[in-house]
Amino acid sequence: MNKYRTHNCAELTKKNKDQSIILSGWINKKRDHGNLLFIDLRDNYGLTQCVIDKSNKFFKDLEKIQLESVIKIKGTVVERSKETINSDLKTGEIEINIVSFELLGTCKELPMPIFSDQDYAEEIRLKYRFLDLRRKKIHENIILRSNVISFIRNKMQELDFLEFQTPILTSSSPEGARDFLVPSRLNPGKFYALPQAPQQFKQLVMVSGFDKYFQIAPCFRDEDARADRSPGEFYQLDLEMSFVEQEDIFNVVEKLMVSLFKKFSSKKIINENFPRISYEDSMLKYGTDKPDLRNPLSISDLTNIFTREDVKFDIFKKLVSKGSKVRSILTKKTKDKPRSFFDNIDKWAKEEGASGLAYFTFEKDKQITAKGPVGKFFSEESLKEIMKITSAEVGDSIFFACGKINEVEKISSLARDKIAKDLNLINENEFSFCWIIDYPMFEKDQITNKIKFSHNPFSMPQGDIKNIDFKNPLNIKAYQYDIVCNGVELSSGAIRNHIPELMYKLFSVAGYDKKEVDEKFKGMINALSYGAPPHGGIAPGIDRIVMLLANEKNIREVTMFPMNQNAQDLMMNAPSEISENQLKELNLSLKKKK
RNA sequence: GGGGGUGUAGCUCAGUUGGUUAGAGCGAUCGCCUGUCACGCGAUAGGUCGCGGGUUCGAGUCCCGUCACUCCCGCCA
Repeated sequence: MNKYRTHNCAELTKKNKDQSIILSGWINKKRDHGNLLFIDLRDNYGLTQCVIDKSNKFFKDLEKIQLESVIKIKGTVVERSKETINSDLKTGEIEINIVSFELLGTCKELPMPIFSDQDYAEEIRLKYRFLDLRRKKIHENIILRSNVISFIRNKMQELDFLEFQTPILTSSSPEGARDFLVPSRLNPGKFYALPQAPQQFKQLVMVSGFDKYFQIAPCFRDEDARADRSPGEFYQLDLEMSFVEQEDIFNVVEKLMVSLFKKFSSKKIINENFPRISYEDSMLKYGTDKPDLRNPLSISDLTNIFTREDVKFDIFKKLVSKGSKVRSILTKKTKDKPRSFFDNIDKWAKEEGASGLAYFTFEKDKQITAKGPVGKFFSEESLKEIMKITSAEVGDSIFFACGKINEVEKISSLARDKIAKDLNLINENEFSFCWIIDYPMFEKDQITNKIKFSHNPFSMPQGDIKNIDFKNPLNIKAYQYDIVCNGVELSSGAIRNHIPELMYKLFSVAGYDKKEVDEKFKGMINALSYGAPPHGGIAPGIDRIVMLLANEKNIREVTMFPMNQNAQDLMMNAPSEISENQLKELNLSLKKKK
């Protein structure tokens, strides 16, 4: 017991009847009846109703105190009469008869209401984040986040993982995202970089013989924000294991995710053994490598249909003859949907920057026909072929898009989500996890046409190491995998390449010579040549996991002190200008603004 | 870097075809009210309609520019 409180605002019940107690907290709400005043006192734990009437000398003072002021109340616990019990409150069976009070912290007029479910402007919320965080919903989200992190820590320790910290000031790496840079005072003209992830360090931890590592790791990437992507910084459950194959990583992560999601959500997990989908299949069937498997719709390739003589849809035929692809989405039993349903989706696609979506519905009178604006261009034979490819039946409809492969993948993926949403096909009470596997090691840069790493340059290529087909690098697959839940990419990982000679070869395919690799990845390559164990790992994103568990669409709702979209902290005023002196010490000068 | 949305009182929002003095709810201040739990009732204060320019007899409303916030594309191995 201390001078501020004997109990918190959630723990008093009728068992405490007649006790003298002290509570401290914020004034959540006042209900002033003139000669009788109710005060809802709030702290982290809950609410307790306190009462005072005009016979008490403190009445007048208490009546005037601003909401959200912090006060200490001395009083007695009183059982409420039956008709005044509030069953919504944990403490609803009792109230506090106020004997005296003390003002601990005054409060100015509030820039926004605390006790309200109303949404208000992000700018104000971020500027007054300390007030925003008092609100129930976000307060609970942040507590959830804390509990999730504790749970993960315990679980990882149970599984014999060791938690280590790795440096925050490290070196810039040429691959991947833009680095945040920190000038070095002691080394003029040189810069540290904040880690985009502790990738190289965790591999070094394995080379150092620690076997299993994890860290709730801050990661820094200087890229533009999205609703599910904080600008600047975010957290990963970074983990790495020695002497493992892909399956070993999958086992650990599946166990962790299933126990975590079961513990913190009542939603159903569809497959506790997460299905594995190859990158190639995922791109074809879902148009993306982060499919929402709650969505039953799937995409088919109809490109060949548009090479047939008996299909007269010339716009698509012309595009196909020039190398474009046609992808379709089938919707079941939609023949009675109004014209507006189809046209809205076409209109939506145009707004998304596509050339629109063609559609028709399969009908049968004497023969199979296609009903819809472009239906007349298809012969019965071609329609039968389409039905075979897409497993369509009479009464189903089909949407299709034509374009360059990556364009058509993108729009069909978006359309798959959009149509499912319009048809209400997604069960919001499920979690559907999957692994995306067999990522290609390399890809062609769209602009420069050069071969580059498609994901992590340190991933192990698949197949017999002695017989890797370096002449056709685009065919090389990697032991590289992503975990996806409800269309949200939670993490990516890989079995690492621990063989320096192989590393040099792969880097040379991406246009780095030996000298360059030695320069840029000195620590890494050097370490791998002193007896490195085969190893691999993964790094699930903490923020996104909490988003899924809290059922939030925006990452700021699960981040205590987030920055806005322009990577500014409106509360702390970061980034800010620095003094001439600081610049001088760092050996920096700023370009003059034009 | 590009596209969309939003911007009116401290907060959330309404504001018709361009037309008199720009409204409501919450909050604030003052008054009344002894059983509320979104307490109730009455009154008062509170506005550079984001900012700048233009069209017009007249602009919150129309046009051009610009800024801020947000969503998306690019980007994020």
